Amino acid sequence: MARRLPSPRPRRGSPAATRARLVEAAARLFNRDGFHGTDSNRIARAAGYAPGSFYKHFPDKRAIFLEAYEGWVTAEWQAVERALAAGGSADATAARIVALLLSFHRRWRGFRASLRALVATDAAARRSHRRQRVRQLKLLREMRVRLGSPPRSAEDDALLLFTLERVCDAAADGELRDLGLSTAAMVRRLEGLVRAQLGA
Amino acid sequence: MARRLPSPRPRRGSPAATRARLVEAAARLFNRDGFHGTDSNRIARAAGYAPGSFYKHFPDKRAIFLEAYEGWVTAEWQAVERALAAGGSADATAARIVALLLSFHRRWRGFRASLRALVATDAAARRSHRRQRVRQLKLLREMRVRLGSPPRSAEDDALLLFTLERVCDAAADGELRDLGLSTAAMVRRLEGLVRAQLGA
Amino acid sequence: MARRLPSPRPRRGSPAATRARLVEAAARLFNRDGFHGTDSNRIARAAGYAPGSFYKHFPDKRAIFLEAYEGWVTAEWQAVERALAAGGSADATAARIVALLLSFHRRWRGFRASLRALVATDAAARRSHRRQRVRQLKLLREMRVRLGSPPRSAEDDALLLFTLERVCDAAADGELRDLGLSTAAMVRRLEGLVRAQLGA
Amino acid sequence: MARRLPSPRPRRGSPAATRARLVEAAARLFNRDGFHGTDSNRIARAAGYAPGSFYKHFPDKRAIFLEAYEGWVTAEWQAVERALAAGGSADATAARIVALLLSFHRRWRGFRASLRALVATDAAARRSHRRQRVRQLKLLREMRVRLGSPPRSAEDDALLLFTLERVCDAAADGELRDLGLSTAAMVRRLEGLVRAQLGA
DNA sequence: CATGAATGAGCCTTCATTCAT
DNA sequence: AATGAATGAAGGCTCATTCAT
Repeated sequence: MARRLPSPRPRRGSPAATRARLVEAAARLFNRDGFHGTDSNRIARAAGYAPGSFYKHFPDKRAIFLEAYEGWVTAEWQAVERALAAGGSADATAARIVALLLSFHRRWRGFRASLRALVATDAAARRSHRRQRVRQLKLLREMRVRLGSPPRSAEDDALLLFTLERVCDAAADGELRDLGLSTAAMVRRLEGLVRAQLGA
Repeated sequence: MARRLPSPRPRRGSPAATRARLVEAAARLFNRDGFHGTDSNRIARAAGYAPGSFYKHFPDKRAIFLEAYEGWVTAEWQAVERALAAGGSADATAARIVALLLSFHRRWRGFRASLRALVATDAAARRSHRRQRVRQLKLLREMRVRLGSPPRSAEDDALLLFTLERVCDAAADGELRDLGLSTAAMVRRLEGLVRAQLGA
Repeated sequence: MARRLPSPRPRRGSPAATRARLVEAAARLFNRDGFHGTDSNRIARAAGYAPGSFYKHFPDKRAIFLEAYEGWVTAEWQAVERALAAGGSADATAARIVALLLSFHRRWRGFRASLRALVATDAAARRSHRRQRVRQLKLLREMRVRLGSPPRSAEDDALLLFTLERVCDAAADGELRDLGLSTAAMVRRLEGLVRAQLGA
Repeated sequence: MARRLPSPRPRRGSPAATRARLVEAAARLFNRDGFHGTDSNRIARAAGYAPGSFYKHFPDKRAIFLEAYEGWVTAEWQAVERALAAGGSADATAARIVALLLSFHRRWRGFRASLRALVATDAAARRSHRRQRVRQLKLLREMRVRLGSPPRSAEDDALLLFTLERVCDAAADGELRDLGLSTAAMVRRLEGLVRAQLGA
C-alpha cells in the first residue's frame, strides 16, 4: 500500500500566493498556446508546482482560464480609467485610450483568441464575458459623465467598443500587417471614433 | 451535444461526392460543437462513412475545417455580390448586404468562434484566413468601381469590414440581447456605415 | 497536429471476440488483484489490446466487472443444473452440488470478495447481484419440483443458499484451514443441508 | 457521498484521544463510503485534524481500518457475552444474541463489505480477521461451558457462525427485503440454530 | 503535538490516426 | 473506394503520503 520514494520537496507560501502564481503561469501559457494547447499539468509545472497542486486551487482548466481573464480585463479597464483621469486634451486622451487598448490586445492576443471559442461553447465563460462587457459599457457611460459630454445611446457605445476590439485584435494578430494596411492609419481612425463618442 | 446521428449511408460514390458529404457534415458539427468539440470519427459517421474514409480524403481535422471554412466564406461573398448586382437604391443595397452578413454570422456562429482560436494557433489556418480577407477587400473595391463610387483607402474598407464582422458576431452570439441592446438599432448603424463607404 | 509514429499493428477479429477476450482477461485480473487492484489499461493489455480498445467495448471498469460476474454466475448455475439432471442418489447429487459450488468459489475467490464491496457501494452492481440471487432461488424451487420433493419456504431456500455461499467462501479463502477446521467435515455438513432441503 | 462535515476541532489533546477520534471518524467514513471511497485526508478532517496528523498516528489507511475493525468486533462480542451473562431462558438468550448480531451488522454494513475485499487482498487484514474469528470460536466454546451444554465440534460452531454472519449481512444489506423474504422469519430460523447449538 | 501546502505516481478516458481487409 | 477494429500518446484528475513550520 505504500507508494512513495524520496524526492526534492520545495516548501511554499500562502495559498493566495500559490494561486496567484498559478493564475500568472496559466495566463502566460493560455496566451502562448491557447486554451486547448496547454493543460493543467503544464500550468502547474510552469508555476513551479506539481500537477496535484493545481486542483487544490481550481476545479478545472476552465476555472483558471476565467480567473486569468477577469484579472486582465480588470487591469485593462482600470488602466483606461487612469488614462482618462490623467486629463489633457480630448485628442490626447483618445490617443492614450487607443494606445492602451492596443497594447492590451497585443499582450493578450493568444488568450483573446481562445476566449472567443470558449465563450461560444461554455456557459460559464459566456457569463463571465458578458459581465465584463457590461462593466465596460458602464465605464464608458461614466467617462462621458465625468467629461461632461452629452449622453449617447448604449448602441453607439457598444458599436465603438466592438470596433475598437476588433481592430485592436486585427492589429495585435498581425492581420493589418498581412493585409498591407497601415496600423498607424487605423489607429488614427480609432482615435477619431473615440473622440467623437466621448467628446463634447 | 448529441453524438451519433444515424444518417443515410451513401456508400461508394465519386470521391468528389464523398468529399462534399464529409465537408458538409464537418461544417455542421464544427458549427455546433466547435473544433475541439468534435472529432474526425464523428464527422465521418455523420457523413455516413467509416472513420478510415475520412483520412482518405483529408490529411487531418484541420484540413477539413479549412475547406469547410473556405466553402462558406465563398458562398457568403458570392451572396453579397449578388445582393449588389441586384441593384436598387443605395439604402436597399446596404440593407441587403447587412442582412446577408448577419444571417451568415448567425448560421456559422459556432464555426466562426472556433476559427478565431485556430487562426491564432495554426499557421495554415492563418494563411487561409488572410486569403479570404484579401478577397473580401478586393471585392469591396470592385463593388465601389462597379457602383461608380469614389475610391476609398484600404484602411477605411478594412475598418468597415472589421466593424461589420464584430457586430454581426455579437448579434449572432446573443451578445446584443444579453446586453439589452437593440439589434435593429445596431443594424441601422451598420447600414449607415455600409452606405457611407460604398455610396456615392 | 499530426501525432503518430510507426508501431506494430496486430489486426484482430470480430468485436464479439474482442469483447470476449476483454471479459476473460478482466475476470482473471479482477479475481487475482481485486476490483481496485487492476485498471482498464491493464485489462486491455492482458487481453492483448491497447488501452483505447477497452472503451470501445465497455463504458468503464464496473461494466466489464458486472459482465464478467454475470458470466460466471450463469456458468455456475448451469453446472448445478447439469449436476442435478445427471441423476443418481440424493446423496450423490448433493455431493456433486456442494463440490461444484466449492470449486466455483475456489475459482472465483478474489472476484467474489470484490463483488461484495462493489455491491455495497454501487447501485448497478447491487441490481445485478440481486437479479442473480433471484435466479438462484428460482432454480432451487424448480429443482425441487423436478425431484418431486415437497415445497419449502423461500426463507429456507435462502438460508441454505447463504450458508452454502458463506461456507464455500470460507473454504475457498483458506479460512477453514487457518482456523484448523476440516474442510471435509464442513462439506459433509453442507451436503446434509442440501439433501435435507432438496430431498424427499 | 457528502464530503466535508465541518465537525468540532479538538486541537491538541492527548495522543490517545486524537487516535480515538481518528478511529471513530474513520469507522464512520469507511462504513458510509467504503475503504476505497474515502481517503486519509477526509478522515483527518472529519476527526477535526489536518491531513498530516493522520500519519502521526497511523502508518497508512489500512492500519486505521483494521484498528476500527478490531474495535467494533470486540464491542460486538462483548455485547454477546453480556447478553449471555444476563441469563434467562434459552429462547430468550438466543433471541438476544441474534438481535445483537443483527444490529451490529446493520450498523457496520458498509464497513463489513469493504472488509471482505480487503481480507482477500491484504495479508495483514487477513491476519486480523482470522484472529477475530478465532476469538469468536473460543467465545462460543466458553459460552457452552458456562451454560453447561454438551460440547460440539469446532466445525459445528463455525457453521453456525458463518450462517449467522451471512444471513445478518443479507438482512443488513437489504438483500432479504429485495428478495421479498421475511426478515422476521429468517431471524426465527437463526434463533433456532443458535439455541440448538448452544442449548442443552 | 499539529499543521496543511505540496507532492507525483498512476488511474481513467479520449481521439487523431493507421492499416489489413 | 470504403471499412472499422485497433492504436497509444497524452490530458484530466485523485489521493496516499511527506515535511517544513
